[in-house]
Amino acid sequence: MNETGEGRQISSDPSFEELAGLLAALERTPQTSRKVVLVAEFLRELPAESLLLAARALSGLLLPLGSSQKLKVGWRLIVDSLRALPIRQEGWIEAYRETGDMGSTVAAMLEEARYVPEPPPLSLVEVHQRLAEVIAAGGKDSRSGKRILLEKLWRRLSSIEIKFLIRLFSGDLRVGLKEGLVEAGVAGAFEVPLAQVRHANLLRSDIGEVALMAQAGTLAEASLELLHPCRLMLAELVVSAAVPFALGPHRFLAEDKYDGIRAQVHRQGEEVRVFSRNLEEIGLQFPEILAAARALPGEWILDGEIVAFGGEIQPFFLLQQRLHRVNPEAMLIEAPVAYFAFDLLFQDGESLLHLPLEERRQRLEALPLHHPFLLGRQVPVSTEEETEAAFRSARERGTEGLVLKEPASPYQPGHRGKQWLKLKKELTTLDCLVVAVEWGNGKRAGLLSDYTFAVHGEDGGLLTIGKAYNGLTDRELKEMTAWFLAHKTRDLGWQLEVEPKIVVEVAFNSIQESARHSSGYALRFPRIKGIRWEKSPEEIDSLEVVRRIYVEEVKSR
DNA sequence: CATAGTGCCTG
DNA sequence: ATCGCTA
DNA sequence: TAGCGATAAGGCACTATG
Repeated sequence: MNETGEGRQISSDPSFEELAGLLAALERTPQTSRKVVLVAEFLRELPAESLLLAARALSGLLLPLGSSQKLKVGWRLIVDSLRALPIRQEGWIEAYRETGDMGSTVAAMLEEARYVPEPPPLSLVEVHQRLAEVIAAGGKDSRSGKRILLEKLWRRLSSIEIKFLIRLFSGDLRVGLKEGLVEAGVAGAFEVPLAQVRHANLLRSDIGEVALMAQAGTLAEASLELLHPCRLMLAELVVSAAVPFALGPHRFLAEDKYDGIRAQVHRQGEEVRVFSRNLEEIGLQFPEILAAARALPGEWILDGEIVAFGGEIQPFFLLQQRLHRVNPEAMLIEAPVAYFAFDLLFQDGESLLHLPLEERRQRLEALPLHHPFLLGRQVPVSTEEETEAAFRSARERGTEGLVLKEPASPYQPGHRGKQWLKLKKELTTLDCLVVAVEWGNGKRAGLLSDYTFAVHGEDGGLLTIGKAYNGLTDRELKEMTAWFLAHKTRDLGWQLEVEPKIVVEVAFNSIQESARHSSGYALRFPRIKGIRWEKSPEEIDSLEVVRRIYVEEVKSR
């Protein structure tokens, strides 16, 4: 490789082994600055097609972000196809539990068997072509079709290549580098400003394409384009209405925070596209939005939220029934939706991103929106008291709370910062008992990191109500792991049943009915606020409390 | 016909 | 969403 | 302290499979 950067030499397509070697080096290197240099050196010498694929792969992507193509290979198919290799067939689960990573586990077993792949090595481009075949294998017998293709592919790859390809399948490279540092690598490789790379990527949303633009010297041409998704601007969480005014008086625009699916709607003539937060195209799920967008005049990009709505705002779980349907028309009546527009990013050939929010809002309000397109609610607030009043009325409308926005702020795609502040409902909490725990993955290998918890039933028995994996620090997890191991009542391999002694305070967003847990309810987004050492198992909350919260939840809608 | 596997959405 | 590491 | 990476559940719909 070219350490000095003296002249740019484009070499031939790299082998997949070279990419795997880079990933291994990245995994060993903790310094982000060093990682960026390694990536830059690698990318600098690649021909176009390999550059496109490598930039995506280093970001953990086998396909561009939001691609409608899907690999449809999960861990079952990976494991089944790997069993065709001449390696140990038993003890996989135990080995996996130690590393917490399927890629490392398989690589270790291959090395143990002194596995040698069939030559010659595959290039990155060739591996990608083979994955295209896996994607294309659909319809009847797709499972065995995909399995056979994978078996053939594995036989051509070395242990280190297999290790990282497995990780790419899961979308998680776990080498301490994601898209953000790949952007820096692209900037370093082609000696262009990082800000320019970042800007281009926020607008284009494909790091592979952006790397090609950097190589070709056309980054400056990147712009917001109709029918092409750009990243969404995000809000920072504030814990109370006092925080935004802590430094003195200030004026914000307070918008309702809708509980639905964030969506960017593009209209160019008859062509309408709707993109989700992850840039997936979701328009087909919402034909009434497509039709209504077509009926509106002009060319534009809206930012807003799709919400279950039948005259008033409905809870999120109604919306869930609209998703992933082959025949979305069937649900138009049962689960109607509205689109609350709160921003206008592009209008009639002109990007509005740089305009202050107030001006974008004026233009948005001038659009002749009509149902299911509605204008997101916005009121100005200047004090903590006004904000609290606005918050209460937002909650009464069935929203999650408010987003406070800086009136003069431009729209910064992909940015989460102080220009937008979200203020949400103080969460209810329940005291529950931990009844089972599970082993963690990845860097949580060897830690019991996932707790199943229960409340008291009417007869005094324990009824599970949810599972949570966050809220404790690594240190607490470690201490609790030792405790649970010493107090397990049954070992189910991946899961341990434990003595019901540990009381945890669990925060959650809402309760819904569920067949998954024995209580008949499930908490939405549960997280552990802390361990209640001072509480005894008898003091936990009961099913009756859960029911009361549930009824209030439903009544308030 | 039941269910395992998969992907996608939210926080 | 949260925690923890790096700069 | 900002930025970034790593972790990971529950619910739903749908398809392939035994």
